[in-house]
Amino acid sequence: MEEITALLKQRGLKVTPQRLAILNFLMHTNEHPTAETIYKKLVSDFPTMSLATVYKTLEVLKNTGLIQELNVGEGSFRYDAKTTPHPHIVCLGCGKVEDLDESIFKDLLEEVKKHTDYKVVGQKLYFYGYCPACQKKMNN
Amino acid sequence: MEEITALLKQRGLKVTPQRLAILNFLMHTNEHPTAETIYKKLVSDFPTMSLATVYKTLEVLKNTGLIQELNVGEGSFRYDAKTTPHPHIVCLGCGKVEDLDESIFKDLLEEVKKHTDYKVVGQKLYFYGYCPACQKKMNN
DNA sequence: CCATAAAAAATAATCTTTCTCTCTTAATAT
DNA sequence: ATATTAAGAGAGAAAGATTATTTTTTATGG
Repeated sequence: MEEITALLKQRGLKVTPQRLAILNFLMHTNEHPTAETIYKKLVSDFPTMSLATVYKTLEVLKNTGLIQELNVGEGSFRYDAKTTPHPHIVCLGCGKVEDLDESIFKDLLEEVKKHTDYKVVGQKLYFYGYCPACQKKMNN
Repeated sequence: MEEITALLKQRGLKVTPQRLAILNFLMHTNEHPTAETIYKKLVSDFPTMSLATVYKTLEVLKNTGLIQELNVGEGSFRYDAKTTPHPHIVCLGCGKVEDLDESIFKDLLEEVKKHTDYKVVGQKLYFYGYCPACQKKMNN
């Protein structure tokens, strides 16, 4: 928890149990949870915490660059403590979201800049498919 | 409107004025509108139409492959009658969404397949930046 | 034309996210 | 340690987007 405290302080944010818990959870999971999921995981340890607090905390963390927001095309956002821009792959069977190696698109931004007059500053790449487990299920 | 009628009939859909209007609008715009935008454009010509009808029609059109749904990371979905998978670029200044040439990523799917056990079936690529007009605004 | 199955309209409901207001607490300097 | 104060948490309402439900209307094939 020490590093997490330091991360918050560096950005001039108050260190509160809720923030520590949310950021800690995001940094130690790779499941790209929604606000709802985070809330459900933490509410047993922090019974007074409300969903609104989760949302507000996520917004603060996002604005200071500690987390990033994903939108894979569901109704809701997902959150990721790995803030380097990297592609994601979404399982259409079970809804799981996983990271892909970012080397896949290393010169993609350059390509885009060549084809457009926009000043390009970021990208989001999502791939869709079926994970090994779901492929197996479909064959049975 | 003849081709549009044919498109609907091919898919066994009833041809109604609302469907024709919505699909026609999507096929002749490149602005990637939201359901709300579509509704506002059409409600003057179809005063009895409700937003719910727009949503239901969009769902039908999406399910039959006549349109695709985009999610560039706002609160709401956008719709596009160009159904081939192609990348989009979003202006962070004015919110405009434009198409990019799909040749940019022609071998990207192959790359992804090499790096994952997933059975990959689709992708969504979004780039973010500032359009020429917004760049100019920022320099003033 | 008519029957009927599908679609539209109207409205309510739901789900996600944001806002507002009040109370509490962390951080800092005494 | 304690007081100060400004930021954050909590609660609940509200807003915004989407979906569901029920009734009415309409398109289409016979």
